[in-house]
Amino acid sequence: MKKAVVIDDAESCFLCKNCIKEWIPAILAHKKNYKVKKGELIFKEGSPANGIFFVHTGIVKVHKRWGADKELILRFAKEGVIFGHRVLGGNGIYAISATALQPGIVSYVDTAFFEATLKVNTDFAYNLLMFFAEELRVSERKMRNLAHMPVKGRVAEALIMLKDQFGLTKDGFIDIELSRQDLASFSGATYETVFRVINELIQEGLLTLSGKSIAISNYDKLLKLTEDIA
Amino acid sequence: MKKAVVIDDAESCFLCKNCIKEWIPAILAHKKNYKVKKGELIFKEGSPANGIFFVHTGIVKVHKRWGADKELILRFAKEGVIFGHRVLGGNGIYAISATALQPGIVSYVDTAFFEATLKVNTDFAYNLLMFFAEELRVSERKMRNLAHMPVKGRVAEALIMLKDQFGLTKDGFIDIELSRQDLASFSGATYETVFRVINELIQEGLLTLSGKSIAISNYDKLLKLTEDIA
DNA sequence: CGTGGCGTTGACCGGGATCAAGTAGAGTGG
DNA sequence: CCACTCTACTTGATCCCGGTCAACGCCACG
Repeated sequence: MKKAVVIDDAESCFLCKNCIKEWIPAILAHKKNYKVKKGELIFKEGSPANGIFFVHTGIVKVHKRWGADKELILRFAKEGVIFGHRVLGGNGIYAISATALQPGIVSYVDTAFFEATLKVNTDFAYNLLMFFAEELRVSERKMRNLAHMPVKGRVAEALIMLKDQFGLTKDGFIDIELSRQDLASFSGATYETVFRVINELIQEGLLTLSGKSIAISNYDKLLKLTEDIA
Repeated sequence: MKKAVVIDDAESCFLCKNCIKEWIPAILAHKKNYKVKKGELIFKEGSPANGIFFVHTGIVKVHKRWGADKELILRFAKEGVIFGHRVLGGNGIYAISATALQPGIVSYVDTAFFEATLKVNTDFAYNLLMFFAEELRVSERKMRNLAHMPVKGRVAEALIMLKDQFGLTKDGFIDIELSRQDLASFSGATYETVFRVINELIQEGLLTLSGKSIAISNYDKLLKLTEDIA
């Protein structure tokens, strides 16, 4: 791995907002920060996993490959959120990959220290548990969507999730710079299909474009696409 | 809810195998056992969630609906395993449904007590965390499969998972009684397609049938179907 | 000016969903 | 014991969504 950079974050504890203050020195002692470039692969599925990461600054995509040139983006992680956490109890091999979407800094904690912390710091373990439960709910919804929802609905839901997670710029555009390819991988569809679907949505007045930025112009209709009408 | 039944399980603690002995009386005091019939709905997505379940005996399927008559089976739970655990940190509404596949007994613990236990019983919280991490890994793999893997591979993987989870009868058949409809919902495909695929697999000598029971006659070839050949 | 990457669009096609219809039990009531 | 429903299994025919492939335009960059 590249060499660590030093940043001043004595006040910021990852994930656990109400984590015990006395822990911070220990955490800092065991935490390494790495600068990542845009598009840089942080870790790759299949490679040995010895630790857990947090996003200090920037945006990271967590994804899983299929074949040579297909992938599914599982989630995006922004400032303060953990990733690579599925190494816990695993076989020491990352089951997923992580790539930086923006230049930024990621923090690394080795598994042994992380697990030790969990066993002692109840609040942290509890918060992580809640986080995992939420992740599971999201995963399960996404599974069902991939199995049954048409692409149009999945794109709609992807955009809504991006809006919820990253918010809007002052102009009302979803505040993330995302390639069409990544949007496609996040929706679980191909580049071309997503392209066509977005055009449809613009025709129908649900979306507006400005360059590659996307704005939601009719949230209610977009939301309706994500429901099982039955 | 129906009335609770009394069963003698003073020695058995759910999930957490190495959970502290002193807790057992408290757990028993807060645990209710319910007898369920084959096919009985235990809880339904959208209904208020006040607690967490464990399978005492029997088999339970955890599933999520789409529209009126489609569903995706997320997982099966057998003896000793928790389900409904995603209520943790949720909005008090079940996001999934659970249905008994076999007559059996399920145990119920209300959320408040469960969360209190988590906060105090570190081992239990830690074990649950590991369990969640594993569930996440499985979910993520399943998501990718639904997005990219063809139905044949998904059926193959479903059968392998069933074999791993439920084992084999002395005759070498997968030891679970499962309707074709459920197998289809577990694979994320339709009844008819799964039917055809299974026939193919039999033709190719990978599977053998006996009534509704399925035996894997060529595990290696079946496993190969679940790989991304690239 | 070429050239390579990405956005854009059309044409095609195939996996799998859908529809429909026939068959085989398993009760159930007469 | 037989007719009759009901549900699950089986199979063929058809359709269409969305993946694949290919071509073209555009712009940046060497």
